Amino acid sequence: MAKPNTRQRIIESALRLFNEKHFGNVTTAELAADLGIAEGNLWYHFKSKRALLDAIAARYVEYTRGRLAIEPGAGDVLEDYARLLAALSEEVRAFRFIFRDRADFGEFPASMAAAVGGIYEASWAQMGRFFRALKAAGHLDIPEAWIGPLVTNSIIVIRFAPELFREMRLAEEDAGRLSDWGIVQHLACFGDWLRPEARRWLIERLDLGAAVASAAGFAAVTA
Amino acid sequence: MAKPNTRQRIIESALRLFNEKHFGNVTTAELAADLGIAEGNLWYHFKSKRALLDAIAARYVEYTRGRLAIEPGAGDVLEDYARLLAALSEEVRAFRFIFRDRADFGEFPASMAAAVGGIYEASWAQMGRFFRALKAAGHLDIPEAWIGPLVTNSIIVIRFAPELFREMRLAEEDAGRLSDWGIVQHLACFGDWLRPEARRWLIERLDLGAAVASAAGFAAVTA
DNA sequence: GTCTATATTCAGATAGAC
DNA sequence: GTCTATCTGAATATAGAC
Repeated sequence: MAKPNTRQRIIESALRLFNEKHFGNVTTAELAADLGIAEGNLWYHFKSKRALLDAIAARYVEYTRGRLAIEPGAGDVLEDYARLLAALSEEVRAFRFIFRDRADFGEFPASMAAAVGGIYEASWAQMGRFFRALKAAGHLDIPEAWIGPLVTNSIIVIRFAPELFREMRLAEEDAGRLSDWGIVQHLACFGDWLRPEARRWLIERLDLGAAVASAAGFAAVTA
Repeated sequence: MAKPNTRQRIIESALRLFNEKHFGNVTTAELAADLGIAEGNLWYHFKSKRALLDAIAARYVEYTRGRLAIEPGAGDVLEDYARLLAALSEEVRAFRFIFRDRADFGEFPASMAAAVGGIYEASWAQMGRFFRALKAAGHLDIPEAWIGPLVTNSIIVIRFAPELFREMRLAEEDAGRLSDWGIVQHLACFGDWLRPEARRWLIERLDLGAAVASAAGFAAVTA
């Protein structure tokens, strides 16, 4: 990109600031200052703060399309699942404010709201397929009836564990590690149903050692 | 209360509106209109919106004191646990915005921030004691090493499940049922470690039938 | 203790020059 | 495409009468 492409820079800067400080606590003046541009320039690229939010949400929808395309394939299912978990961790990290500040900024435009609603359903179905594939491959000894509730809990934990962790520590943690912690915690949803070797393999493959160490009581399980 | 006690009425009305619409989206004008009093009267009772927030947070701290006093006693441990879960459901329902809008309103005053931090630790320890008591009574067949991770997941699910549920349904659900759904979902954290009779007993004791029916795939487990 | 009227502040947005 | 200058509206808060 030889051209500075201010529009993209605005989106990236806004995304970072919204994640750091809450959507409602980032003023357009602050955003312009962060970018080193005039506030008026912001309104040339986005006709309102809301339009900027919608552009970010569109980027989120696009990111999830890639994540939702990850499926258990013919090869190593555990490797496929690791790729899904890595994508989910990144998704929660990069778009944290979208999950967190939803009650603040109200509804997305109709078209996007439908997409977001569809993402929940698709994510739920995707994880169910992975659980069944892991079961078929002998990594996860889960009764069929439990798959649904476990999928729900996994999604809740991956998405919201970072918020609890941040509050418990009071001080601000490294944002990247927060989403990893959600991935580690979600492994606890399975209990002993997930084979210890599979659990250890995922932790090593995803480089979750630091997150495991900070997860209350988790080290004992993985030892 | 023969006296109308406007101060208490303000707290109650604000708590309800904050829970419904997000702290930052409730104006003092709206709050005054909801109460049928003049906006100026608000400032007589609370010198700032922030002071009102602090008063509500103090009430939350007080509520948790009662909930944290619930312990597994000499009698039926399952009944004690049911009481704890009922108190947690009510806590999440009544003070929902405190959990949800935390990133918006920033830090509480130092004294209260310390209390809130202590509440997490105390809640975590409390639930651990309950899990061990349930195990001792033969209701929960959980390995000791898993208790820590399972406590963490239970707290995450009870607190945040309502937010996911609301988003998945898009339309606004009955707020009371949302927190019940978190209680139902947390039962899935245990998998088969919690004896089916104990699970069924808790569901019946806490009148969670409706929440079970709406929890994806949960009915199959409890059948 | 409650009201009405008014002040302050500032975020979000516009207009128009360059 | 970017800037400076300015406007608007709304939300929080104050002053002082009743």
